[in-house]
Amino acid sequence: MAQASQLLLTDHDLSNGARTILDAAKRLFAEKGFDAVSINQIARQANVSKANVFHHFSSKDALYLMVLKAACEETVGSLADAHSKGKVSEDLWTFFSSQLEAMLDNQASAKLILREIEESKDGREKMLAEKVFAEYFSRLVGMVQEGQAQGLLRKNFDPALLAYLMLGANVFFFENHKVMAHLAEGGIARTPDRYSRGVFQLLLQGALADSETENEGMNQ
Amino acid sequence: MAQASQLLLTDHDLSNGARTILDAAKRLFAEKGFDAVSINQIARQANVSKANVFHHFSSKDALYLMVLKAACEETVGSLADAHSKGKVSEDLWTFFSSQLEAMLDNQASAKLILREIEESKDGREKMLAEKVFAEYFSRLVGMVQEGQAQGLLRKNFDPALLAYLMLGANVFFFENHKVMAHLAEGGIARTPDRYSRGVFQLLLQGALADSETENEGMNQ
DNA sequence: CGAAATACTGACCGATCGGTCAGTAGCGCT
DNA sequence: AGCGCTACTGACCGATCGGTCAGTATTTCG
Repeated sequence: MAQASQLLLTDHDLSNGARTILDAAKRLFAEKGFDAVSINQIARQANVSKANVFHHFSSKDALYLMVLKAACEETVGSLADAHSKGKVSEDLWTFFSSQLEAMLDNQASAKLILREIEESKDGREKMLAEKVFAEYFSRLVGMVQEGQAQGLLRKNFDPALLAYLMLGANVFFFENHKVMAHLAEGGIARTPDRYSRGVFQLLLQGALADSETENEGMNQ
Repeated sequence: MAQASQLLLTDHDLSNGARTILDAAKRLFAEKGFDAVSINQIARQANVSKANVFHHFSSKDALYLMVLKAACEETVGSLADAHSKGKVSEDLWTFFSSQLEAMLDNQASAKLILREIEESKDGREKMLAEKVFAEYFSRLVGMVQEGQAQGLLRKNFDPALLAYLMLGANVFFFENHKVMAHLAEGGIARTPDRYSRGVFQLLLQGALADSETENEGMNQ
């Protein structure tokens, strides 16, 4: 029973001590970013000596890379199922709302990935994070395309656009709901559930009153 | 003609040397964040000595605060007009598309403000950035409300929700279009103009085919 | 048991951090 | 000229950075 369960993912082969360090590093890196966290802080938070951190991880960059890799695997692993259940509209809603839930459940992982994506430098790390992004995005695009093929959704818009908008709505909520909560008077952003429902309905139905259906504004 | 033009905003009273330093700091802080930038780097980029930086600015934090303050004033100043021109639909479109344009024109300021907003710690700095956010947001909410009052837009959704979605769409595009450009196959995110038009139309019209108008998906 | 391997530590390294200070160069004033 | 003021600099400070190393517990295995 030693090495049967995990084939090539998740919590790897690392020892208890290494896990403790990695968890502490994950918390700190997610909260403050790479440069604002020192090895000393990580060691203190994990109740080990600084030298011990370097015993388990060859460098600060290597540690950060492992943290990010774990976060990516955890995140992408959390959306394994969730497709081709029933009607497209239900699939789309399930995927959309559970994605936001997943981000809020694993805030550290989500923050790490998002932070990595919007950095300007591109190393091996960024590729990792982009993979997760691409996974979410292409799934959404596929669902929208299916919805269009089935006649549920209009065919005269780019499916990638709706996917982009849904992904963006979730990411934007995740990153800014703390701030927006005390801006939006009524409180759309108070609970993720109400937000998800509202956004989803608005995206499907549109904001326009029933009268005019075609072009509006945006002339010129 | 010495001190007539600016009453209480923009480029203050600082000397040429100070401006050079502040500009260099703005570039670096926007690109790499507070902790990843050292005073030495700023001094080098501004072609002055490190001590000179401290001659003009009392500390690294004070310099960062001035950079952020300048970015906020510049940003909020760039949206002074742009409302109550003509039809609400046009106002809304103009505001929406020009906001994205403004962010892309002043990438440094936008990055600084967004970075500050999504930080967890809340000091005086965060208040500054939130003010800018709130300004954009409340303007959008006002326009949507007017659209609803005039009967252009449906009345059965929270105006803050549409405003939230529009603001989020722009922010998300700004932060991720570099990454998404090589994900979205067709290329919605290729040019900000095409993106703006597509998003605006989709938000107004909705994604649903003409048949069913009320509730979709999201049951349970 | 003893030996090899692993987990872990305190002390230390050179480099760099934010910040200080004494002093110089230049400009406008009377 | 001499004074005052600001711009600016090189040298320096203590603290902390990422990282190393020699050595000590602790575990594992024959």
